[in-house]
Amino acid sequence: MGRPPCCDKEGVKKGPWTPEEDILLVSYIQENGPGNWRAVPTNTGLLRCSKSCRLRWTNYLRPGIKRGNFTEQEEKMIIHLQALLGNRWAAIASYLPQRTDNDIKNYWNTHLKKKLRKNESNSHPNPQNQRSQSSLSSPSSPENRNSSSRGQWERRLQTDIHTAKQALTDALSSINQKPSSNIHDSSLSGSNPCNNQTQASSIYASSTENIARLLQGWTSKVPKKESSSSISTDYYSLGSTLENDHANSREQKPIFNTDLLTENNDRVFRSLFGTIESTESPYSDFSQGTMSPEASLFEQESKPSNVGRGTTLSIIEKWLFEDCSIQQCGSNGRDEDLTDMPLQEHADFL
DNA sequence: AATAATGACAACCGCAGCTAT
DNA sequence: CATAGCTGCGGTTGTCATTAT
Repeated sequence: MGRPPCCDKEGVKKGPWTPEEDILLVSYIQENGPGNWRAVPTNTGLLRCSKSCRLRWTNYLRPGIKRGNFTEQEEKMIIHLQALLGNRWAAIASYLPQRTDNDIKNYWNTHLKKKLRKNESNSHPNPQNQRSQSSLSSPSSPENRNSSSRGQWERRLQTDIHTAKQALTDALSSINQKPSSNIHDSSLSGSNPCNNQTQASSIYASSTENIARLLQGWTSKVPKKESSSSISTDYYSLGSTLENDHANSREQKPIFNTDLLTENNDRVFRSLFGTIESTESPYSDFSQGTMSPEASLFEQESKPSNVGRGTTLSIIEKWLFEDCSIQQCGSNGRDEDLTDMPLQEHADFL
């Protein structure tokens, strides 16, 4: 026998989440921590399946998510990681800690794919350069492997990997140089990071974004080491300094601006948490420097894949630098022969 | 002004691997 | 060990907003 069934298919609600549902979910996770999704619909009264709850949390409500406005650096990383890893969006997302796999996937499908195709067609107007199509889908896909000889494919893969590593090196060094670059700037700034694109987004969208901000307020409550000038607005920081810094580097002020809430949300919030005064949030204890177990749970879970945390970036950096040094000392200069550099073309136009 | 086409993104579906029973 | 549910992932669809006609 297996486990009991996850959720009834009957009476399960579908479609967009309402602010009320978001708040129910958030408040439940705040109390119980993420995980055990099977129990969530039952315990919250949400008429959603566990899968939907998990998805809503990981793609939208989870703290530390940055939305919209992909930076050039992020674009480059996505392009090269896609070339390196194929359509493994979760793996790619693990290198962009503020982005969800869904977000990256959408961005790839709606922006980057077109951009690359356009670029390809500009630089290779003749129809025999059909490889651009296949390289856009996945360089490691079986059909690509079949379409060229094994030797050619392996050579290209080597090249692609090398180029991707180079791009990652560039990206990482640039991140290290500019720790407060625009990758980090929007989450707590109070401005809508999606403003350019979604100026006309619905009240609902902005409310849920506010919920995410609220969560950020709940979970970013670590005592300030110094009344720091630098507002590190990032939930995570990239690079090797993350482990030491990220607990101290976050803006502390809890965001409980009830003006941001719709009247409806406000009502639900008040029913859930009582009256919210501007100077005193129901979670004001957090801001006094004591992180609740739930908050640390958020911290641990907020990026589910452990691949994506700073430690891994350090590993990657190590990997990159080791590889670079090998190539520098190295011997055969094998790359010189590899003139077929599709990835470089992709990077150049950015 | 009305309608169609397109874009952007949230959410769903189905599959595969893992794991509890 | 076998079975069936849980979870995560990638592909796809649905919906709403914007732009073009």
